[in-house]
Formats: sequence, structure tokens, C-alpha cells
Amino acid sequence: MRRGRDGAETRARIEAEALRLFAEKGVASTSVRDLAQAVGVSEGALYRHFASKEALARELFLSRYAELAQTILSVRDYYSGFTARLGEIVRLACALFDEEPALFGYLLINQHDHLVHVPAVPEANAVAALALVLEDAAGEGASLPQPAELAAALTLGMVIQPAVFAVYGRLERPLAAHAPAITQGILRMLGAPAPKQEAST
Amino acid sequence: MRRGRDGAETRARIEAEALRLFAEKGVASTSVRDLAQAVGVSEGALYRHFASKEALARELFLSRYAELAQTILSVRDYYSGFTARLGEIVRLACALFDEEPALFGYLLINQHDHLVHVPAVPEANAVAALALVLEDAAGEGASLPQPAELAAALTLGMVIQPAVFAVYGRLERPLAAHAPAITQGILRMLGAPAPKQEAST
DNA sequence: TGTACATCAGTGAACGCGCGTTCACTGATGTAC
DNA sequence: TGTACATCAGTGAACGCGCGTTCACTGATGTAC
Repeated sequence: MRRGRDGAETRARIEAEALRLFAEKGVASTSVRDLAQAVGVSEGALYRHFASKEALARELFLSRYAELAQTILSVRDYYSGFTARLGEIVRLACALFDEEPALFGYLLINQHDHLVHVPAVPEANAVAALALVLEDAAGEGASLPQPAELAAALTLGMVIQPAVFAVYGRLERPLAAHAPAITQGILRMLGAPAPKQEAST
Repeated sequence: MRRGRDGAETRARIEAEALRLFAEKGVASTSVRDLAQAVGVSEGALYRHFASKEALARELFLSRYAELAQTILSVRDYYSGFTARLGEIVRLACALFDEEPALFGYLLINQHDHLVHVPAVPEANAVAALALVLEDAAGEGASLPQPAELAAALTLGMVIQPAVFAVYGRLERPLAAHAPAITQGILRMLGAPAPKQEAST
């Protein structure tokens, strides 16, 4: 399968297959041979594109994590008001889980290997981006848990843990069906003024 | 270091060193040679006590996870009222994190390898035990998020994620200092009647 | 109490397998003149 | 336009290392009589 100089396409296929295999079987259980076979190239070819298997896993993580952060920043730009922004972020996170479970699972399971290498800037760091959104809430009459980092942790936990439950079949899919309840729970937790959600049953 | 027949003591030392090394360097990066050297026995001796490295990792996880579940059930027995029980569980979880970070980290990072093998009964399953405690809350006037599994996921996320933040230095230790705020956040999230916590600032 | 045997935790050397990585080579494509 | 050379994605075989696991053996302790 010689293709001359279209190296970028091969690189994209390596990334796609790596994400799929890493998410499906784990990084450790996916050998370079497995990956090369899935992509349809030789093992040596992989090293034209990535310095090592570990570097590939890390680049994959950091780039997708940065995309998440960018998405959050976009929501912050295009929506106004904390309630609307939070609702949209939760909706998007649930939709990402439902539509790309492999990507979500990869980020979830391998976070502890790579989180240390994530830059602190909101453009590349989803947690930092979320913290920005929460800062805005404080100005809207919410009595946030203190310190601010704790409020961010609690919010993040309320998004991630339902996803973990869904992965293990403890919570029915699609996760998107739970997005409104998650959003409402976060707002109550943060002491935000009640939104237009169905009142109190 | 021949000791005749006191195999139980050696087994306990293997478990202790394995937990320490697995938490410190990860299971994959801890070789059987590393472990044998740390314990002070030959590699072969380890196989008198555990069928394989993987079996050791799993037994370690399941037994400590079951201990967690037992602790939650004890709290449920010895305390009455949802607010008191939840406060105590959060306090204990934070204290465990502060006092045995290696154990906590091991459970946290390796959950995805073993969670599938956890029995569903509350005696061995911390999530199931927590679900029992939450069931009680419903009877005390809380308007829990639905379904019940979602309420459990949200609660668990609000305990685990602050611990993850603390691991990565995003939240100041000791975690126990944040226990009251976490508990209050959970109660607000669950729509529970406000406790005797400092009112609303 | 003494003797013969059973048990079993622990030894230490060896095994072989699968892994990530390397490297000399190929050949299609791009570039200079 | 034609020729000579440079570039570089990709090949495929090989390397060697570290790993988990095995196994024949040791010797202290327990047990039966």
C-alpha cells in the first residue's frame, strides 16, 4: 500500500485506530503490532509519525482534552448567563459520551497517566475552562461552596460520575436523557437561583 | 529468611508491599521482581500465596473495596437520620484519603480494571451500600434526583472528584477540611432539608 | 521420648514469550538545471 | 522536456530486554506411632 507522500492521511488513520484500540482494550494491551495491523501499515511506519507508543498515547490525550476545553470556551462565548452555559456544557458532555464512547472512555480511564502533562491554560485544560465558567456564576447570586476549586471539583464530579455509572451499566443510556436532572442537581448544589426547570414536583 | 510455617505473616507483608508499590508506581510498572525484593522473599515464594500478579491485584482491590462497603454499612447501623449518616460517611472518606493516600489512590486508579468483578451485594460493594443510605433519605423529605441510580452517581462524584483534585494538587489538603462543605453541597444537591450547618452566610 | 515420614513456605535459576524499537533498504514523488 | 539527484513514507526482518511464571530442590516444623 505505497502512497507516495500523503503522510498526513496515514497519521490521521493511526490516530483514529489508536483511539479505538486504546479505548477498547487499554493502552497496555494494545501492542504496536496490533495497531500497525489495524491501520494497515508496518510497525516501522508508525515511528515515522510518533516518537513512541507512549508519545502517541499522550498526544492523543492532550489534543482531545484540549478540544474539550475549547468547546467549553466556545459555550462561554456564545451563551450568556450561568444557567444557560452550564446546561449547554452538561448537554454537550452527555452527548459526547453517547456519540463517542470510545473517546470519552479513553479520556476517563487514562487521565491519571497524562493529567500531569496538561498545561494550566483554559485553552488546553478543560478543568481550567470550567473554572472560568464557575467564576461567572459567583457574580449571579450563587452562594458557591468554598474554596472555588472545591466548587469546580464538585461540579466536575457530578458530570463524570454519571458517565462512569453508564459505562458500568449502573445507569441507563443514553446519558443525554439525564442531562436536565444533572444540570438541576448542579444548580441546587451551587446554591444558584432556581431556573425555569420543572419546579419541585 | 526461613520461618517454618508462619505463612500468614508473609502473605500480609506481600499485601502491604504490593499495595504500596502498586499505588506508587502502578501495577504495570511494578514487576514481580520489584515486589519480591521489597517483601524480602524470592519471586517463587509469591506464587505460594497468590495465583498470579493479576490475581493479587484483584484480591487487593476487592478486599479493600469490601472494607469500604462494610464501613458504610456500620455507619448506617450506628447513626440514625440521613444527614448524620451522610456527614459521617463523607468525614470518613476524607479521613481515609488523608491517612491512607496509597490505598485511596489504588482504589481510584485501578477501579476500571476490577469494578466489573465486584459483587452486587452491599456487603462487598461500596456503591450498593451508599445506595442503601440514599434510599433512607427519600423517606426524610428529600426530593432526590431521579432515577435513584443518578442520585447515587451524583453523590459519589461529589466525594471522589475532590479527592482527585487533591491528588493533583488542585485542592488543598487535608481533604478533611473540606468535608463539611462537601456534605452541605450534597445535601443541597439532593434537595434535603437544610441541616444545622452554618445557615446561608 | 524417639524415630520416620508428611507437609509446606521458601529458594534461585531458568524459561520462553511478547514487547517496543531499530535499521538497512525500497521506490514513488518532488526539485533543480 | 529530459535527466540526475534528494526526499521521505513505508517495509519487513531482526534485536534484545524485561517480564510473569515454573520447577526441582531445601529444610524447618508438624504428626503418627
